[in-house]
Amino acid sequence: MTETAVTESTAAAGSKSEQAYAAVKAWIVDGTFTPGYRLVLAVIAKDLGFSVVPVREAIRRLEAEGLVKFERNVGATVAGIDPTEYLYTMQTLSIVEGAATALSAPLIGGADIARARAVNEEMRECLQHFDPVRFTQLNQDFHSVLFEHCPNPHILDLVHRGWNRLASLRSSTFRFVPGRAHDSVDEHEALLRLIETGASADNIEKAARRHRSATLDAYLAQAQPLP
Amino acid sequence: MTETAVTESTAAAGSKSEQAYAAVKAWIVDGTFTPGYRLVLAVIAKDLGFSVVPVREAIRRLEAEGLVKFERNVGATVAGIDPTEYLYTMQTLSIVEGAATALSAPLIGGADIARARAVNEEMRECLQHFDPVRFTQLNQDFHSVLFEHCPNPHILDLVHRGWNRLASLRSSTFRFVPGRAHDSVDEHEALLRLIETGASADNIEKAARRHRSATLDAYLAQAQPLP
DNA sequence: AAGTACGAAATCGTATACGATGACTATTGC
DNA sequence: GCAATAGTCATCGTATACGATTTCGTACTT
Repeated sequence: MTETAVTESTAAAGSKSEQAYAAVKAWIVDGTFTPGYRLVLAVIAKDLGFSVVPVREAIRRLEAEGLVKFERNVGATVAGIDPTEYLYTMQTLSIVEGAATALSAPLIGGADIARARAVNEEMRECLQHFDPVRFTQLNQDFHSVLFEHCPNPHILDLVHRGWNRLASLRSSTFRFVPGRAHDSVDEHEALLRLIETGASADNIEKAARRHRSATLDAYLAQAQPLP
Repeated sequence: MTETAVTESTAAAGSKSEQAYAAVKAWIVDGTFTPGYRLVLAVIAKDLGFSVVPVREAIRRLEAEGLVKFERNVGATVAGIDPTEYLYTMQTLSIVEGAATALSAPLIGGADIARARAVNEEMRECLQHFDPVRFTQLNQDFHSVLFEHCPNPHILDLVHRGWNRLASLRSSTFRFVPGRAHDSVDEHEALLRLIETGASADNIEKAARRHRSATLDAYLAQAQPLP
């Protein structure tokens, strides 16, 4: 799994507007365009070899997803995340990830567990030789394994949307709260145990929620300003 | 509160593309355009007095919200809800409404409770002289009262999105499962009691979830095909 | 020197035009 | 009579063009 935007259900890369959407989204999510970057329609259109109309459509779609801030007659910029927005997003993610995990749990087999555990162990290694970027990527991989059997695509979409929204805070776990990453790995293992042992959906959901909430709480506890 | 689309956070009715978005959305939500209705860009553009470009942008946004089905080089139609889609939407709503209720509960005051209770009593009257349309509207009003203090606008948006998505199934409660509406009113009262008495967030969330799930379950139990 | 007014440049917003694609229909061959 | 095919029509997709709005720099005034 490469470091690209999480694929949504809406595939169909045929039209130029869709290509532009995918391209700009990828640039935002992978960090090529950082928050505050000005997205001038004409420039992007020229870069992509398209005209402005499909590019504009793409940007507006990204605005609806919260990845872009659009001001009438002024222009578009890559959206940042202020503390309030961060709180909203994390809270929402906590809820939808909890639900996604609980719904997926009964469908997760032994092979999936093994795969997730392998990813998690690699995350533990990343803690040794301090590799935040890879850690973050593996973290997403871990949860992707859990969610890939999620029977409700709407909920899965909401999870992906949240992840993309947080993409501008790459390796935030490390940057904001030093000890948090270690706890995170342990929580992953605990979550796998719950799923393995066939714990109740309610317990699994609560554990998954807490896993996300804990990161938010750790941030709120030290009230460190976000970049 | 009139029977219009639930207002989203994205106001700004300035540009024609936004006007077109609001107009078509309203037509879909209030039932002027029923599922399957063909949305020909040129026709809508002419009706609104705009050109096709802003209309196209509006339609694409509605597609992203699931209200419109768009086929490349073919055209757009108002999206229907098949049983699978219904299940996904109701399941997701159950989760986000549960969360929204739990988050809102501590902020709901006595005046809000009284207002909600009045609405609920009026719903009960609607059951007497069989007024499904008004019943559905009041049902939305009831939940709007509960949610108006929701501290997380993202979650509130998801709730509104779900409601709009279900708009094509006007008065579905009556149509699908006769007894369901009575239960619904009772569940509302029970929910108000829980909030009044300061029940735990977990209990309130569970009750709110069940309230939505029950409608889904009732439908699934009789497996009546959706229109 | 600071503030204001004016004008130019940048950028967006949308109308129009035309090419591309798929759907529909009539015709032809069997 | 039916099926395949060609041609026409409807509709979308996007390029281009131009008007509208905002921003920024500059000159002027007090």
